[in-house]
Amino acid sequence: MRKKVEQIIKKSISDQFAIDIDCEITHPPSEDLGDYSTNVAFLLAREVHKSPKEIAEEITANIKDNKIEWAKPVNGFINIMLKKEEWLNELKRANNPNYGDSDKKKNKRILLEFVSANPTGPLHVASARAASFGDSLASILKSQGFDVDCEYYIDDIGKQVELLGKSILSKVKELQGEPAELPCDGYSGEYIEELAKKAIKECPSDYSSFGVKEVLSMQKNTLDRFRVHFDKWVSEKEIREKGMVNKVIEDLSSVKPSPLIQKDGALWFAGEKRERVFIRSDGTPTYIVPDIAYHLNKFERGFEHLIDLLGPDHIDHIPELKKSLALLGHPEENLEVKIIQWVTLKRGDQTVKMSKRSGEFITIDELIDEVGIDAARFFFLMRKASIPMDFDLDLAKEQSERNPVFYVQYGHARISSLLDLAREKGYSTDSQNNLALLEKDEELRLIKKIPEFKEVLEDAAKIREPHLVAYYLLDLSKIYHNFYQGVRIIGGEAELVLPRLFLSNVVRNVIARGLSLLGVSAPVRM
RNA sequence: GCCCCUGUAGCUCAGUGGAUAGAGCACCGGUUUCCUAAACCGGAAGUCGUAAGUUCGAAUCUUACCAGGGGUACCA
Repeated sequence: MRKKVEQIIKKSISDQFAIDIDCEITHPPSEDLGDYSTNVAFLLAREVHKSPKEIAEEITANIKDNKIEWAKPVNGFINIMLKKEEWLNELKRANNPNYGDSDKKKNKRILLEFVSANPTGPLHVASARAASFGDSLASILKSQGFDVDCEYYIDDIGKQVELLGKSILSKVKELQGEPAELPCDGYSGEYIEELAKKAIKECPSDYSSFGVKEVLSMQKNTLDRFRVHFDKWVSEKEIREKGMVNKVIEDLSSVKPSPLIQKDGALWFAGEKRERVFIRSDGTPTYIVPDIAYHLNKFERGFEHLIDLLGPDHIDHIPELKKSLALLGHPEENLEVKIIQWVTLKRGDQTVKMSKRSGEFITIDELIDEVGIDAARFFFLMRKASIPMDFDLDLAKEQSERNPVFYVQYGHARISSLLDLAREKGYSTDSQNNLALLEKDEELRLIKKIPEFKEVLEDAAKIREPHLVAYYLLDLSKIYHNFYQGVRIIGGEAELVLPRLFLSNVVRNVIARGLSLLGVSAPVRM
């Protein structure tokens, strides 16, 4: 519907002023100002040397389109009310489980990388946020016609991995009654003991790769359970073994002028603001070099646009990563980095202390056990990525009206049960009869809210923020509950039973689709 | 010191250059012989951290400052 209004406005402007302009179509602040609103008159003012007020008046006076009920200028804004018939036609189109999906294919292959946690321990809550976010963003982008692959990068080589091996070995010795010392900054926690017990049975030749293999399979199970899907898991070790790291250094050296500098026995990269070590004096590359290699590999595999969801601890590397890729022929705008801020767990007012070293941290599995998958995912997705969030465990598991996830799910369950009852009584739930009789405020508000789902999905895909969907669903549910409370459906006015059931059915589809894009279940009964 | 994030109602947060800044919770009052009350309706609640700047227009962009959090390894 927004697109239709945009076309109408654009056409009207090109007819009157012979100008092609990008116009923004929004919803006016109050319903009685109309369905849609645009600011084009302000934007045109400079071009055509007239006041916005005059322009708005001219446009509204000459606008001609049979979809429009009226168009009015208000202080330079142009407000538009569409004909009810248009809304009803859209409502009919919305009776479709994939309503909201874009039918236009975007010819761009996107690679979305997220979580990519070290394979040295169970995934914890920060990864849960990234996992929820990435998985949902991928679904939203796909719904809008993007070709998206999700990838997980495994840091299966390096000091942390060695440390994992040593930590397991030390635990093995301890369990066998031999003198053992936990390496300093080594890993501890229950999982190390379990891995050690398993190692005793299997006698691996290499404790590090044994540990990585086991931890990775734990992480995969957790992510499966959390309904998070990856198309591919990429091993850093393999990237190194294929010589891709050396290739990066070679290629960067042949850039003129070369950004690489030999200093203090190490090889440094000269960034814009600072220098950073790429090859240590012992000859091993730092984290960032294989990361550059990995990103190049993504481009080589045919992905045109890369999105990385990173934790705030990786911010420091972004400039060098982008700069290196740019020097090697991939413009900075082809890599989009989104920071997913940390999560602080709370129980009411109390902060839950987390420390990886001591092994005291809440894992995704513990989180799922405590609050459930739906509440966990919905809570993470109610916040935009850039804000450090507090996650209140008490509220998330509270089964009450204070908990937003239940509010939306309850809406779905309520409608499902209503539709079941209607079918039992022999009513059709997708009959298009008498839709034009819907005219109460509660009904019209609902009819006009449904097409907004499309707009919300477009916007969420554009700014890469699933929280817009969560907020929309809360809004839609509220409007539905208000409608439900305000009118009697089965047993109400006879000629309105079918249209109200139809409307309810469409709302149910939209809620179910929205929840599925967030990875949250839509229960039929609660 | 430098870098990043945040600052909007009592609390948690929407608002990604537009109109009188919104919602949930909490608080106060009301609604059920009736399809799910996990619901609905009404009320009260604001120096958008501060100050300048850009703009026809700023919570939104720029700069400086204040406050809170995080980072600042030849770890990842």
